Amino acid sequence: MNTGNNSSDAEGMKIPLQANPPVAKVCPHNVNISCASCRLNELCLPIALSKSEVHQLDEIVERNRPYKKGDHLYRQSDEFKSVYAVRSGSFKSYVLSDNGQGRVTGFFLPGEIIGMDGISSKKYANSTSALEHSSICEIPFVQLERLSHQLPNLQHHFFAIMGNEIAKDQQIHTLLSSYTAEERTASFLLGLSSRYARVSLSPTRFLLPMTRSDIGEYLGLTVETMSRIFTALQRKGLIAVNNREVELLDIEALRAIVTAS
Amino acid sequence: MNTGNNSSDAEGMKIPLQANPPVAKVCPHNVNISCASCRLNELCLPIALSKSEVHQLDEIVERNRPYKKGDHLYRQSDEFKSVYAVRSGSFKSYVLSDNGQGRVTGFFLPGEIIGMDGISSKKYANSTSALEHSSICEIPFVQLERLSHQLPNLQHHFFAIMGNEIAKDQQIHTLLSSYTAEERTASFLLGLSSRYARVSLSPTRFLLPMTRSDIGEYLGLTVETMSRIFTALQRKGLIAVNNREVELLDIEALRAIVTAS
DNA sequence: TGTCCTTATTGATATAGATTAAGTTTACTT
DNA sequence: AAGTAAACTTAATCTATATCAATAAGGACA
Repeated sequence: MNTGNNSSDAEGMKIPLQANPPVAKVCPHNVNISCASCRLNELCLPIALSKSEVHQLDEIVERNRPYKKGDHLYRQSDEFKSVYAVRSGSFKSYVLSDNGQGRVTGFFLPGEIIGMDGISSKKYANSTSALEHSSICEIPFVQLERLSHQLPNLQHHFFAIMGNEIAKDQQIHTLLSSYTAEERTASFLLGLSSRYARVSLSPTRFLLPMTRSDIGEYLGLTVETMSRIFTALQRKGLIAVNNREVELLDIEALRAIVTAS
Repeated sequence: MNTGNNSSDAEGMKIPLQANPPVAKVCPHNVNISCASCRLNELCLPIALSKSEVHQLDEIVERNRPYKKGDHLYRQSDEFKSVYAVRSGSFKSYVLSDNGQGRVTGFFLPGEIIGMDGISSKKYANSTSALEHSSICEIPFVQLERLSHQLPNLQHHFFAIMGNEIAKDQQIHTLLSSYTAEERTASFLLGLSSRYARVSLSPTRFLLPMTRSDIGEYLGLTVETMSRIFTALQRKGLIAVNNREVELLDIEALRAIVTAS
């Protein structure tokens, strides 16, 4: 309780109330959906599992109540217990530097897995919080390991998920160590685009769930630079931005910017 | 053939010759050492395995002939087949940007695992080459998976190794996105220091196996800046550098530089 | 509906590190 | 041992992005 000044603490007092009832936003935040019937089962953990295997996975997955904007999944140096799959909404991971200001280390969209940085040290290396009203599947890691041992497909797939995370992190390493502000931004937007495409959302029009400041921290740039680059890309006719709404007008040109470096 | 101007290509022509016979440099590069008797078995894959389990691991490990400086373990977009454990010497991973210049994505010292970035896409995402005369244990991934399925300890440990890689990559993300040149350099030296300590080498005096340029590419800085920072740290009395030889004179002060940010 | 607070934009200026340019030292090669 | 190439250092200058400063526009809440 001492760590927290987040809204979930307040919420903690009315545990059984299922929080905001007016979340009748249809299915996306629905708590009682099984892996088998989840629309993300083609990209989340169930991929490559048979029907009966998915059923076994289902049994260890905990479907918590939805998270409100700013609620924390876990905090830096909390004991590692679970990995999480985003069902709907989005999250950011960040660390706080000693001088107090945060640095965003990742964004997570539906179907993506959160928390693997805690596996080896048994403590989470960052804090992660919801960027908007979101829902999550929690997968206790001990049980995931046990089940992976029984299901070679699951073991194989989880190795692949982790390997993918490693490959992605290395791309970001390259991005941060040698790309200009404009190249980083273009690459970031294209990355979001294909991640939205994966979940059958428009790859050319989407809402940014995070602030300019979040993006800046992630890309190693200041908010002011982010803002300037966004307007510059807009002037060039490559994107249209209106507050959190982004439209990619010329994907090829954006790609050319990234490839140039 | 068009990509290559490295010594391993030349070597490729005399395949069966076992390369340099005068490698009688005693044990470190000795090819015929088992996991059970390897001095790295406390930090490499065998950790946490029982005697008989180590024996099973032994059977799938391929101990290739030593690699000469510049020889490649694999190249970017080669088919992923194995992960590699460094037995002696050191390696660097790098990607080439379209304009031709490389960007180093990692350095690997004895006991560390190379190649996990290829697991998900089935292709290596980078090239990796030896920085000096080095030896390697190759672990065919299909067999590692099969054995992990049989040995829960091994599965657990490999998850941990991958999780550790992810956590490390995120630290570098933070480093690159918000640290100054001096902070990055101090952090890099301290990192090397503790990695050498892990393999029972001096944490305060060591030889850098890589060039200034390699370090610069890794830290997102130019060679010139690297050189300047090294001399600056030396003037301040925090380190002593003589070509590739480094001595850390004031670890606490180096830590203070890193923590400041 | 208005007030407050957070987020975003834009401009002016400062600066860390890149770039350019030599020059020097180290280390291969023959 | 000499000759050449690679690696490293140092200095002068330039530039991309940070910093500082001010304003504007949303969005949450009373």
